[in-house]
Amino acid sequence: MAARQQKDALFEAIALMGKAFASPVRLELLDLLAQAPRSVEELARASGQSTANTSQHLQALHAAGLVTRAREGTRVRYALAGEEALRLWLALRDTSAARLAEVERAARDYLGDDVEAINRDELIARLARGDVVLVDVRPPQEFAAGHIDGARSIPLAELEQRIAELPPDREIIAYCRGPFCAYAHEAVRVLHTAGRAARRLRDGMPEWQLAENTSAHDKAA
Amino acid sequence: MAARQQKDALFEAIALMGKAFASPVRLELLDLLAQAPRSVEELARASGQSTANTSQHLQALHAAGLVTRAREGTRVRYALAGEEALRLWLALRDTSAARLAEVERAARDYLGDDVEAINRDELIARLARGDVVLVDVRPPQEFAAGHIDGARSIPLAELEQRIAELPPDREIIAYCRGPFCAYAHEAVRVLHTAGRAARRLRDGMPEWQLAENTSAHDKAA
DNA sequence: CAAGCTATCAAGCTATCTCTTGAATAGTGC
DNA sequence: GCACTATTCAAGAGATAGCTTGATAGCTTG
Repeated sequence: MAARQQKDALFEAIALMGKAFASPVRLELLDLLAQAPRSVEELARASGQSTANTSQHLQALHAAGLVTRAREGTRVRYALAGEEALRLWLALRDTSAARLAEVERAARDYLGDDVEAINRDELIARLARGDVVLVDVRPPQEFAAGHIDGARSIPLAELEQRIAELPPDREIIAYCRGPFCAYAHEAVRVLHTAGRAARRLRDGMPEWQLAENTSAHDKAA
Repeated sequence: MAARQQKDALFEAIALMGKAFASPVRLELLDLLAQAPRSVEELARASGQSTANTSQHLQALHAAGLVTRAREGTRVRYALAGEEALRLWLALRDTSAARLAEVERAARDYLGDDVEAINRDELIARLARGDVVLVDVRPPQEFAAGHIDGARSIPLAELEQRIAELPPDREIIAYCRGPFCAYAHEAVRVLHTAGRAARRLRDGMPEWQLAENTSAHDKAA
């Protein structure tokens, strides 16, 4: 009976996807793709890797079924392969943060002093009351690829110059790529320095969209 | 600014957990631990690895925060580290099955001819009507470590001898470790050969318990 | 079809991972 | 303390993964 061999083959095949999560470079690529599809070169620049190396890692992710690729003229556009891939990456990220002290520590080091956050439900309530201004501080192309309804785009790099655009009498809520992205933290610090009332949204764009899909699905069911 | 280095350190730390999922042996250990806590030796026997090698992989899983260890006299008992670890493993398994043709193929090869399955909701309804008999065909110690309410334990190896114990007028529902475990498939084949009406539950014990916890949580919220 | 750009391939060097083997350690029972 | 068992440690051989470099292939533009 070849049952043992067949079982081994099954775990071997699953491990192909598992291996995709075993490299920090690939995790960063997944994290970037969670915001917006990108070309190899853009990903290489954003992740600080050589083009060739980035290409190789992207091929590994593609073989693992986690990203899709599409030729677009002279470049190749990679994107996350569906909501499942996003869910898996976020689950790994959150579970590692919950269970590994080292992740927690590294996150604190990177994010700097903690900044007050509000959660999804509170933001929805405040938006309904017209109480707050929601600002997306990510790079413009990520905003273009998808953003929270009602947000306005002010990339972090331009925030200091453009503070005057924001109504002085309302609290400002900044959000960015996710709970482990430093942009929103930094944005709130900049706003506080300018004497504005500001907090950050705990979720980033991907978490927000997932929650949206999930609750829509719940309603349908 | 050391932001790049700090970001790298963060992804590096998350990858520590990712690496845990990169080896077929470790995945099989996780799969076994999802059923019941076990000692190193039991795990080594069940997975077909040497004790030393099993111990090393378990230490890797422990460093990744996915399993807990506890001395029990002369042996060491390893267990999955909470529901989070289980969720992550099941998510990886299911996503890989959905997105990688190779996993699907390997699963079909291992499980053999498909056998009709029923889902959670249907089983709950049928159990309420007293319409069916639910049989847990896993090894006894896994049944002891946790089973679906109302199930009776008949390990697959004993099923053929013990068919007479089962009421002849009711349909039999067999379940085992999960959708990729061959026991329930095999049990249904045995029962059919004996002329009994039988189907398998699509979920295994871990999936069932997760669903239970989730719906309990939903009610609470 | 030649030039220019993006992405991939191929080869090679290192570092890391996996499994084996044999020794060491921790706990139990006498 | 001694024998016994379960687990871990330590070292090493072989395979695999990660990154670099230089060459190659696919598109677009003139």
